[in-house]
Order: sequence, then structure tokens, then C-alpha cells
Amino acid sequence: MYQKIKGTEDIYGSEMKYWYWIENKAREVAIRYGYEEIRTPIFEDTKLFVRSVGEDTDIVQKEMYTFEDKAGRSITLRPEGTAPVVRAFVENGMITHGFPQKYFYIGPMFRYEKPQSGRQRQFHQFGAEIFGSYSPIADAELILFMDRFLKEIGLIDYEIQINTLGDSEDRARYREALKEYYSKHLDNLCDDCKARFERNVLRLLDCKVDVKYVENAPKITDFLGDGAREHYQKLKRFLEQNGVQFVENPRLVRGLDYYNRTVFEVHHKRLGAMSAIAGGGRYDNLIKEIGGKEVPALGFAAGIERLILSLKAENVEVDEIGRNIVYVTYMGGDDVKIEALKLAEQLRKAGIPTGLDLMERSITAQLKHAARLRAKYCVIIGEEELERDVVIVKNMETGEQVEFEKSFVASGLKDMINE
RNA sequence: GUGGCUAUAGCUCAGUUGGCAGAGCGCCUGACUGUGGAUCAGGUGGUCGAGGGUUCAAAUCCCUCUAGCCACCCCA
Repeated sequence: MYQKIKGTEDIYGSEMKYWYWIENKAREVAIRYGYEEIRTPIFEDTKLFVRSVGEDTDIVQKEMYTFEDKAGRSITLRPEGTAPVVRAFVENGMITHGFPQKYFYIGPMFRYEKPQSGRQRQFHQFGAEIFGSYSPIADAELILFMDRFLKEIGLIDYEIQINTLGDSEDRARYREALKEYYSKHLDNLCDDCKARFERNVLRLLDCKVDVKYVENAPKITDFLGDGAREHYQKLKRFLEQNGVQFVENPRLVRGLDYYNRTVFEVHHKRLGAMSAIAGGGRYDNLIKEIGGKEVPALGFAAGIERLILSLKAENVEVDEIGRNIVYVTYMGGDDVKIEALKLAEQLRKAGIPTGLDLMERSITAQLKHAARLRAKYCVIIGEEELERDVVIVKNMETGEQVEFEKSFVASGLKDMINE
């Protein structure tokens, strides 16, 4: 027997309503905020991700699905959504369309990680990007949009954390200071932190073991230049004045290298270790970095699987996916079956979701099946009705039955459904 | 990648010191043959995750692998 690949999921049945719910809300809210959908390929040139996400990041170091195609090109299944959108923006000359530009995407991402609940190797993200604005009003609007989306899918129990990483010069000075500070304690640090010290000092702030050193470590806020400081203060004020609940987390460092200034993460309080349901920030240098002009940008991405876990944790009721409202049942020979097919077709043409027995079961079994599908009405036709050009319409809630002349069934049912 | 727990029917799970593989739910059929959800009766359904080993005998004990879950790592 074949088994699905580790870390992948078949999505069907009672799970599907959550996907419809989130995807529909995502599209609806994004369009309300003036975002256009963009669909980029699922794989890209490996170099795009190495360059944008960062050579030293975990994603590039150990999590990418990279392979050679038949012509020897190095291809990578996208581990995140921003780099492809930026590539498309540059490659298609979208800069000529004027600023700001706002795009959203929904689709699968791939990272080779050890799976557990809320972490798959193929997972799905809803993300959004804004191109062109340096202003903190853009940061504020993006976070408002994300917050609005989370609220409208029904979530309450989450926390938005924000931080600033300053500009690259600020960060360089800060890194120096951190190195100096930690070099004194290097022997006492955990093994992970010793490695981080070499690879990425900022990550030391994330450590849950060496908490006592983190507390006394220098803070980025003391190293900010005027521009970054002002940007951060304005953003906080804009958010506060617009009723966005957030907390500052000076230790918030993100796993992708392209961020500067604003970064944020959203954590759901009822999830376990995989509590980050969304995250993002500003990346003013990325577009230039991968060969475009200097265009400021920012964005966020939310993990759909984790949103679903959050919805379930909060017992949010989501819309059921519509099923058959009407079910056509019949008893008799081929003449009756032909008529049943015609009837079902007529109803469907009229826009009514209609089921039809395909199993040639007894009328009892057909009605039983229709009841189980929670059809509101059954159309019943037999030899008798066929001869008289009528059908029976049965209300499945009340049990009432009425006869309809065949040509009026569709309009009659429509009226009954809409009342 | 490291450590721990787990894997039995479509789903949730029971299966004692090794001795004929079970229940509930679901699904199907029927309850005087042209009328549904309740009830009742019957039925369908398992390579006991895979492979090997020990044994007269393995779902049960041992080994390897695979997958899932939890924590770490990191992130969506």
C-alpha cells in the first residue's frame, strides 16, 4: 500500500469547510483592503531563495526541497511566498504600474522539517505584500489588515507582538555590542547559543535556556538611528490610535534575513509549541538585492493549517459547505430513470443544488439517503406520476407532500427554498 | 537533526500472564413489497503500520524500517 509522503496531508471531508472558510475570507478581506491576487510558480531557481531568505538561515541551510531538473538546473520548491512575489514584481516590470502596489497570495509552501501538529512539510500560507511606501502608515495598514482578517475568521485569543530591527547600520552596531556582551559569558552558554554566537548573534535573544543573559543583554532600541526610531514610534502610535492590541517584544527576531525596521509575529494562546500563526515585517532592501530598483516593501504571511488549529481551539463555528438542497428519487423502469435525470438536470440548470440516486436503490433507501444528506426537499417520481406528467415534492422537515405539474417543479421549488 | 510516546475495521478505541481478532459509530439490507432521520433485526468491513526474528503458537516478546504525536531546534 502506498503512503502519503511524510509531512503531507490529504484534505477532504469535514476538514474542507475550514479551508473554504479561511480562503474565502482571505480573498474577501484582501480585496476589501485593495489587494490583488498574484499566483507565482510553486518552484523557482534555487538562487532566488538563497539570495533573499539568506544563506545562513535555517530555511536555506537545512529545510529546502532542492533538486536538479533534467537540464541540470537547480530548482527549489518555494519555502515561503515573499521572494517569488518580489521576483515577479521585478521580472514583469510591475514597478511601472505606480505606487503603492498591494498583492496577496494563497498556496502551498515546502520546508523539510520534522513534522508535528501545526508543522507540515507541505503547508499553506495566505500572505500579502505592499510595495512602494516607506511610511509607517503602510506598516500600520498592513497590521490592521492582518488583524481584521484574523478577527473576521473568528479568532480572538491571539497576541500581536511587534519589534523593530532598525536599519542595517543600526543592526551592525547592535551586533557588535551583542558580540562583546556575550563573549564574556561564552563559556556558560548552552551549546546552541555557542553555535548562534558564530552564525547569527541576534538569535541569541531567542534562547529559552540562557534567559538570564538575555535579560541583561543590550537592547536594539538603544542602537536605533533617528529614522528607524521615529518610524517605530509612529507605527506604535498609529496602531494604538486605531485600537490594535499589541505587545512589544524586544527579543523578537525573525528567521529570514531580509527584514529591516518593523517585524511582527502573531501567536495563538491555545496552541502548543507551534503557536506562531502569522508573521511579517518590512524589507526595504530586498527588491534591490535581487536585482530591482530601490523599492521599499513590507508584508506578512499566515499559516492556514495553524489558523485551522486555532479555529478549532476556540471552537469557532464555520459555514458548512452547501450540499444538496433537493434530492431526486424515483421508482420504476428506464422511462422513469430518464425522467429523473431530466428533472435533476432541470433543477440544476435553475441553480438548485440537486442530488440524484445513482445506486438504483429502493425508494425507502433513497429517502433514507436523502435524509442523511440533509436535503430539504425530495422530488419523487414513479410510473404513475410519469403518466400524469406530475411529480411529488416532499418537504423533508415537515413530511408534507404536494404534487407539481412537471414543468413547474423548478420554479416552484425555487420559491419554496427562498421563502 | 536530538530525545520521549504511539501505530488494531472508514472513525474512536478494547484486546489480561503469548492460545480462534472484538465493541461503539459509520456504511449496506430488511421490518407484509410506492415513502426518510428514531427503534429493532441482520449484514459489510482488518496483511493487527511494514519487514525480519524467538516460539508448537505472536496484535501481544525482540530487532530494523516507516509514519504520527509531544518536547527541543526553528518557524506559518
